[in-house]
Amino acid sequence: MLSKIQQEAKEVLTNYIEKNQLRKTPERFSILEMIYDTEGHFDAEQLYINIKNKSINVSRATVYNTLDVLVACELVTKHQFGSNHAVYEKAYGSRQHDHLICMECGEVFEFCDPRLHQIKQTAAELFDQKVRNHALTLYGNCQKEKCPNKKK
Amino acid sequence: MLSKIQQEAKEVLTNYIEKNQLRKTPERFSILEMIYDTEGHFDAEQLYINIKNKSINVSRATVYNTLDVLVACELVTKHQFGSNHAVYEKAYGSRQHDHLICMECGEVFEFCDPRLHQIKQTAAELFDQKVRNHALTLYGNCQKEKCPNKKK
DNA sequence: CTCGGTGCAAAGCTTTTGCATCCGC
DNA sequence: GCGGATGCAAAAGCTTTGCACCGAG
Repeated sequence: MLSKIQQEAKEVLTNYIEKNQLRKTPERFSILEMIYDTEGHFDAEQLYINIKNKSINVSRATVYNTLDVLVACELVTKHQFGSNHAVYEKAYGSRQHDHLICMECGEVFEFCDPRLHQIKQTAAELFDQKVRNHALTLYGNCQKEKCPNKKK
Repeated sequence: MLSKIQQEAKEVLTNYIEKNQLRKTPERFSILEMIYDTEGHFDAEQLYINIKNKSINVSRATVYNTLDVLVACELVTKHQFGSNHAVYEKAYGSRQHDHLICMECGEVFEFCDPRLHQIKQTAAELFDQKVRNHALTLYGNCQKEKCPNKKK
């Protein structure tokens, strides 16, 4: 059974599809459901594998296409943490947040700072732009004996 | 003839090479010089082409390898604006800054906001990490008839 | 019935890798 | 000379594309 968040996400997608005259294909809703069953970050390939494992027949092309749609309707956020490897996460029902990545072990921390909103406003005024979105990632190193899973 | 900035950048690289027991290969210095002759952002392929055009024989592998070295010694900054396409820019002698990208025309604005430093400090304390670096990119749309070179 | 969306596989693009050679130290 | 660095080309990895087919509206 679907959670409240999942149902609401489904509505958002439905509205977006109707407003933009796209088609309500079962694949799009299967993928959305799969994403909202996933905690934390994931990449396109993992999503593809997870869906295949549920014996749902989708192609990589459809996964990528659908991810674009979901990013466009703001149900999913796309991050470019490393090179050449986009990671995604569900956006609806989650607080907007940014990331701090430990370069020692790769652990990802999430945080939220209201001052960022002020920065966005200031920049928007300065360049006469409407700022729709942002990506802030901090790169750090642990201080102590934490970071149990050091990379190499 | 070399500018003051170029000479200082060269010294930074020399120091880094000596400290880390790397080798002072002519390729590394050619690439550094090429980068410091370049204004604004560039990608690995463009850099490779520019160097080839000066009839200096380097391979892509060396370009990528050297970019890594230059990023490590903080002479060059690497950005992941879009998917699958890293762009770089020289870092030495330039003010630390962040970017606002217009999604209409792709134009890149640069700005600097001291409040970001406070955000970094707060996050560092919160997760007991030492924050070495950050990447902040805002995504916007123009408001008016600016943005002459709209994409499509 | 139309044509947007899909599946599949192949192509595309940036980046990395293997290996023989080269040259800084 | 030793071993890191390079050049070349091939391989890898993520993402996109071409094409025929399917199915939502």
